[in-house]
Amino acid sequence: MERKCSNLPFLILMQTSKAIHDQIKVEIAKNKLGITEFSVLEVLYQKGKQTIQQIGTCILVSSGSMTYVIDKLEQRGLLSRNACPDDRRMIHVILTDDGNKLMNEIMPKYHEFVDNMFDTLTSDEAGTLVSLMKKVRDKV
Amino acid sequence: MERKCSNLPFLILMQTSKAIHDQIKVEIAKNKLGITEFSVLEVLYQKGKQTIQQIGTCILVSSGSMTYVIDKLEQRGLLSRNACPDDRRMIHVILTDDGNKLMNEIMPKYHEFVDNMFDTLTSDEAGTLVSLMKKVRDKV
DNA sequence: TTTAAATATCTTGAATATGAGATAATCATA
DNA sequence: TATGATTATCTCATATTCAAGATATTTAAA
Repeated sequence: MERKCSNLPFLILMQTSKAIHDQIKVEIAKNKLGITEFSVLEVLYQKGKQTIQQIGTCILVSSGSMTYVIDKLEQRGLLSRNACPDDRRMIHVILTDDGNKLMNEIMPKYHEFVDNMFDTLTSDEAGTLVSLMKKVRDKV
Repeated sequence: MERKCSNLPFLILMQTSKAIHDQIKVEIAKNKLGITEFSVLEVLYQKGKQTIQQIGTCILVSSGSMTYVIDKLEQRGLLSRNACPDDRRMIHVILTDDGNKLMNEIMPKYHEFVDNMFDTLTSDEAGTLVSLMKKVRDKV
């Protein structure tokens, strides 16, 4: 993931994102969830009923991985698959009561955790960081 | 990896790093290498002889993964394991002539590729981006 | 209607990553 | 010199991810 490299912005960007990713992984693991699993639950929690396709597009995960992760979350009783009557190719996914309950517990702590990671920046600095990264992101 | 989130710096940072990571993955795959494989070769190319431990620490990969990736690169004849006479727990790894030749071809193109991703930023902007990200990285 | 193309999901196999535990060597110190 | 702790590597089981192909459905066109 990380490499020594003559390009400093590149190096620091990759180091920073990995550090953040690793921290979040640890935080989320406390709830016996992987990051992808948590991402699926988060989308459903925020948006309600979604197709597998929609979730996968949203969190940038392939259909093969989606099947795998939805399977596991369904087995744990955190979400359920529901056939869509309009278009039987699609499957709607929704949180179960257990899933909702779990997310109600997790999300406040999670948001606080993420905010804490960036609270070393002033509001101005955060804005600058965002605009500079967007320039890079949109070019790549 | 990516999630909708109320924290904008977090969201953009993770999106940007993933976009870059994906691009590099594609670029490196042209040489029939994974990112971890490439990272190992890069460390050896820059630093010469290294122990497996040193390489793993440098590229932030576990010992289990190191054994696997060194195995594959050794099978392809790009590097070789050499027992260390001073401390027989350690194994020195060096690039073979084939490995060196390959890296001589790859590295100039790779550096150009990385530089291109960031050349939308002025020198000042790059400096600002680096210092802001360092603040976040060092806090996390 | 029939066919072809596009779409949505699932299945399978390969690549990659980790952690736990095994093995073996070295180091520290009593 | 013992012996206990640490270190380096490897092995093994498990987990995650993706790509390619299979299946089934819908849509569009002939």
